[in-house]
Amino acid sequence: MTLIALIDCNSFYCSCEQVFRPDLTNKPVVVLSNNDGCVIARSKEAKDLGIPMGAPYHHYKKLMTFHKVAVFSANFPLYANFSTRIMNTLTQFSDSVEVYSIDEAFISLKGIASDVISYSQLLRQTIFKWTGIPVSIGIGSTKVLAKAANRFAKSIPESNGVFSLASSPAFIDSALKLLPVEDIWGIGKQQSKKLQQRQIKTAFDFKQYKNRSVLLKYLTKTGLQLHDELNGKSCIDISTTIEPRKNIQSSRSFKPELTEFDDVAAALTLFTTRAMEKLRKQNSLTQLISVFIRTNPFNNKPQYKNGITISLPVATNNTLEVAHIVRQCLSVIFKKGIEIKKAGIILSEITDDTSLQQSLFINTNQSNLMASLDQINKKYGRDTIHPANTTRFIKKRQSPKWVSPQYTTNWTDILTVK
DNA sequence: TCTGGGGTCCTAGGACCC
DNA sequence: TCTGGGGTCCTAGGACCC
Repeated sequence: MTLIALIDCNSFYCSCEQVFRPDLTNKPVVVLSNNDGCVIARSKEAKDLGIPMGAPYHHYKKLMTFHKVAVFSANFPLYANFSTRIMNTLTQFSDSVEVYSIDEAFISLKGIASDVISYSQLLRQTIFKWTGIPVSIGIGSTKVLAKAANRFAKSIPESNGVFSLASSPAFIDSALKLLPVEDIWGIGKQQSKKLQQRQIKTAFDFKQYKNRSVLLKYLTKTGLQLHDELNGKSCIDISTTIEPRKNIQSSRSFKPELTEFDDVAAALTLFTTRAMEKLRKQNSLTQLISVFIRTNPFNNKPQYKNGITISLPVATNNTLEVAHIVRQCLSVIFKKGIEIKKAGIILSEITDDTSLQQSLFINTNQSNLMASLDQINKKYGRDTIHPANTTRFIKKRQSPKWVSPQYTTNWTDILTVK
């Protein structure tokens, strides 16, 4: 039986910040979202203070000040760089690595001759030595079991960061009895409610449940898959190839809200630039463009929410072309006098760009222009060249308050060792 | 005064066709 | 007055994930 390990970085964004701030080791640390709006990562000590995930910063400002919590604005280039280094480390320990998210990966333990727990301990120590990031490792015969094991690796200090659910059936069952059904990977709030109503309260109850037609009816076929995986029957394979995205979205909240058409248009042009860069990076074309705007749902002012989707006659990867369409879309849904809190665009109907190369109608100049643009921005930094009207947005944007230096991705921010 | 951003998959139901 | 049955395709929205 091939075993699967799930490697999950502990409080990832906080841990990245702590690497360069040893004075913050074992201290409460939080990382805030865009506009310093809400908490998106908490160190263990911050969790213990009762600061929930997604908490609005201003609700917890007092508590954090009182407990001297270290606050950071998100520094995604830094986190992405750490992530790459960790994932590279994993490839030295397994032939099949699936990067599941910025801070998680599944690896196959196939062919590991030694005891998988000591092997995982070695992996854990290596990652810490090479990157300074602590990880937890869960082992199981399926992804769902590896995920569950990872929870125990995190919550049981004696496990020393590695926990295996690949042992005797009796041991697995006794562990699953301790796992609330809502903590199963893939069971969210709605589905756990449905399960609780049927007296299915733990992962063990769920595993033992026999009526598959009920599961299909209320939890759809993904529910059945989870059930199989909990029973040790693998349904979700490790996928080592990186599939191109089927949708690419770029959106932001604004602080303060925007009311002028030109400001929103400038922001949307910038989002279009970002999304189209991603699109070209994965060698794709898009043929369906969506634009949306909305007011702040948390205040009592008049609400407005609207979106529009436009299908293009020919798929494209040209920023200028799409930016033009996005602006036209905005003029359809924009309403004078409303305060726009969030806006964004979504690219979909994404296809491979080889079809463009073969097209007789290809505009070679435009395609070269996009390639040059990407090269220059890669070499000299993001937004070195950008559509003129985005400047208006970039200049007006408030910069986050507590962003750490670009320790690993910017020469001027590299630490000096004395 | 202040509440993130970016994905995937699944299903129900409408439109359309023969 | 009676008013089929079955199939496909598409899309919006729900639920989940990090």
